[in-house]
Amino acid sequence: MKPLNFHSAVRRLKERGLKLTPQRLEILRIVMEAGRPLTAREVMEAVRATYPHISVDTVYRNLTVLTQCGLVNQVNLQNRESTRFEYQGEDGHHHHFVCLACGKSFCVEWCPTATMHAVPAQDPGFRVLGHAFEVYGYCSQCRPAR
Amino acid sequence: MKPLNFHSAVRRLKERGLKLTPQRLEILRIVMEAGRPLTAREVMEAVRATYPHISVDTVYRNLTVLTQCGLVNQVNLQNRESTRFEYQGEDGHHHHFVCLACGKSFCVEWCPTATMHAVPAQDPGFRVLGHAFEVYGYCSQCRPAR
DNA sequence: GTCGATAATAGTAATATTCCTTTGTACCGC
DNA sequence: GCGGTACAAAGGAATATTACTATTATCGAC
Repeated sequence: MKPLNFHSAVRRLKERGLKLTPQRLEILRIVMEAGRPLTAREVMEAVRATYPHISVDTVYRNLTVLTQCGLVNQVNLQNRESTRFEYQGEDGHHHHFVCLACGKSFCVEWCPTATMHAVPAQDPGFRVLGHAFEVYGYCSQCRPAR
Repeated sequence: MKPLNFHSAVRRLKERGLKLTPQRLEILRIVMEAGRPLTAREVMEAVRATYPHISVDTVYRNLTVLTQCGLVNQVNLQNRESTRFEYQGEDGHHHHFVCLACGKSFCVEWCPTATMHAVPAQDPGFRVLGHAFEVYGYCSQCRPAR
């Protein structure tokens, strides 16, 4: 399962004229296999197992590059925690309920797929790659607080 | 128009037991009247006109507090730019098309309001305050690039 | 396989954001 | 109005993120 997705992800990188450096591929692999949103620090520590001298900028830059390819999503938790990066795959889905108090998140079952095919009126040529849908509020444990 | 919204926003702060400090109210006012997403730096520079000695942490902390009240939304641009903060008002809507290449954004006409009333299966007590819906891709100008 | 063009990396400097501690102040009760 | 209490602010230290530059490596053409 993993190799298949990895292959198509790499193809997408090539299609955009991006070079397939070993560091970049390792970062991609780590995010893909994590199965949960990782902080940049977590990614870096994981990469250092293989590339001890990788620079922080390389990690951040590649996470940005992968984001711009639609392979990775930058999760918006609406709090002061570090940004987290999550693999998106081909479909590019990402939906959550996020508690504004404790930061816990749950999956959103329903998905507004219809708009995937929509385009902004201001730019009919806009090419949709993916989308994010997040609902904010308070989970039952945090309801009475603040 | 502004005073009305401002009043209800302040009421929401009081309801949560938050103190109405002049710095906090000034930050709220600035974000409300901006009419566009501001960076923390922009907010701070604007506040300094009135409170020259305000600390950066105060600005960030209050933007987080306002976010946790559902009054402000932290815009997720999926790039390396600084996070931006935008007034959300009572309805808490926020929808955009975002170009992954140049960062330009357009409004999404359609809105998945239906899910506003949904709850996560894992936590039926979740209380929804607002939501964000963003579609990522490439605008017509950036299509051939990369 | 070698070469050249071009992009990516490492390392470091600069900036942005968060954390922490002390001091100040809003707000509740009297 | 006058404390007392708990939250908030300022200031500075620590961390996270981005910018920049010289060097290295990918990749396509031969």
